[in-house]
Amino acid sequence: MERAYYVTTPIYYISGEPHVGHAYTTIVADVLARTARTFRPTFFLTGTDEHGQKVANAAAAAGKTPQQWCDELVPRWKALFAEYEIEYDDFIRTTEARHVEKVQRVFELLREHGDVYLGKYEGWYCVDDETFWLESKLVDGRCPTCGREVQWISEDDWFFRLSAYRDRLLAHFERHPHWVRPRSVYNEMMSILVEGLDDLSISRTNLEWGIPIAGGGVIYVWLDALLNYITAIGWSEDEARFHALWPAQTQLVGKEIARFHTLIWPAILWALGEAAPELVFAHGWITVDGQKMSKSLGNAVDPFALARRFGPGSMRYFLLREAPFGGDFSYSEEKIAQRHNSELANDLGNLLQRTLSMLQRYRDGMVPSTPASSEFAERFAPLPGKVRAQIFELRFREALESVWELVTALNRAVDERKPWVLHKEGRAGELDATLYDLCEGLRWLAVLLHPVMPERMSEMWRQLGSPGSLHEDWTLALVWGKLAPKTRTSPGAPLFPKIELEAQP
RNA sequence: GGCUCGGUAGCUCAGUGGUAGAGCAGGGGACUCAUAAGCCCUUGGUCGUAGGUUCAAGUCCUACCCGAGCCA
Repeated sequence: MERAYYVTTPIYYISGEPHVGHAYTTIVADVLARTARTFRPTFFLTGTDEHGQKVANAAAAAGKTPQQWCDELVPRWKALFAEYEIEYDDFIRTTEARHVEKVQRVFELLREHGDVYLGKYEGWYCVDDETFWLESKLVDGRCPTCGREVQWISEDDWFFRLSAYRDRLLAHFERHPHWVRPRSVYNEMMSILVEGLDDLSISRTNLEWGIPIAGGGVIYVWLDALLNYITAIGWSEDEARFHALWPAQTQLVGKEIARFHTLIWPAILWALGEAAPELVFAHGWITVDGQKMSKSLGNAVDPFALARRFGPGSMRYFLLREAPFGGDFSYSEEKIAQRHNSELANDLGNLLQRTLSMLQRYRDGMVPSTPASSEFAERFAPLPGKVRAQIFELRFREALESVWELVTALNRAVDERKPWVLHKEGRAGELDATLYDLCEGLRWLAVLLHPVMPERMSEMWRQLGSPGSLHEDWTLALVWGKLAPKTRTSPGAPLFPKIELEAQP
């Protein structure tokens, strides 16, 4: 089987309703997957993390069994992803048999190989974060991360010999200085490695909501969750398929879980005889006035309402365009509206509108014959390759800025060549060449921006007369002059109607 | 306490030791195909502070201040 581009999001912990942060990571993965699909086999995995004490507690508080609770919430995630035009190839739930049985197999293998041992765990545990803490880390006796009460746990648990992998991890980090990005996260993980690693408790004795271990207890929810990336793609079951996909090219995570994915995860994989992922990218948080968006702070925004208000395409564009990918960035409705109005409505939407309007007026809505030459052909020949490279480097802001060079050039060409003058003066050849270039440029834009705004670019494609396939390999599709003459265009409603924000009271 | 990453125009950010940049916002202009959109011109910065290295520092070094974070 041909090696595929395999991209994952974290599986989302369903202790409540999804928020816009969940959509963010998944949109990024979707853009990568949609871009990859145009030229190679691709697999995009997301899903839900359903075990653990926090879920059990939330379910109990709602008077439901944990399984009922999860079954009722999973459709909310799927609805969110549908709302944001996300097309995943698979959605894994950690309660599914295909996951559970493989996690149990993992544990057996670890035991056979001597990578786990039975020990006594005593210490503090934050249920909310599903994380163990040392006494010295607690702040006023509470969880240093979320500020909630921690509970004292004393039980006989299985431990994974994480410390035994410290040297190999260090060597891996030194040999692959770009495998964890951004750099700041790489540095933080390096400093943890330099100081040393403790073994990791990977079972819980006094908890029932989890994957059972022969002899009692359940698998620690974090080990359970990490394994989804391989249980979903046929590990230990379909070697050909598994090795076509693993190791993953890109694993997206929030920066708060970088440690699990860059220290524990590779060690587990090595213990199983598998390779570490090629890239773990830890992105920042969406903030509101500099504070992390979270339910406990009461500043979480309903992502369904945002999609309805601004449109999923504009939201996807905004999330990728507003800040360099990796860092935190501050969100506000004003900023979304400003990007939408200035870049999508004024620059792009209006360019389509004015072009199709002139084509309708001067050429009966039909694309003129291909000009002998175009100033754009040579100038933008490198653009598709540049944009694709920027996307796979996860530099989405730069990729969109690169695309906007074409948007700007086309708008400028309208003003410079003045089609209305060419028409009035009967300079038909020049008018044809100008209108052709504008249509061809718009065709390029629809292709380049389709991964970012699938539905809106499909509509643009329809208005342009659907000139070929929107999913073709860019190296074939984006050849200047490929647009067929006499393509009949179908002007429609504005792609991005302006959004007026009512004055704040 | 140790460490990491930032601090550049009103805002968001680019900037390989060699004359400080872009986009947006602000100001002005010409045009009319268009969602009063687009295009052209333009105001605006002691590059966190203080030293140092260098012919030359936003860029390298040291200390400190501020912000964010990781670890103890």
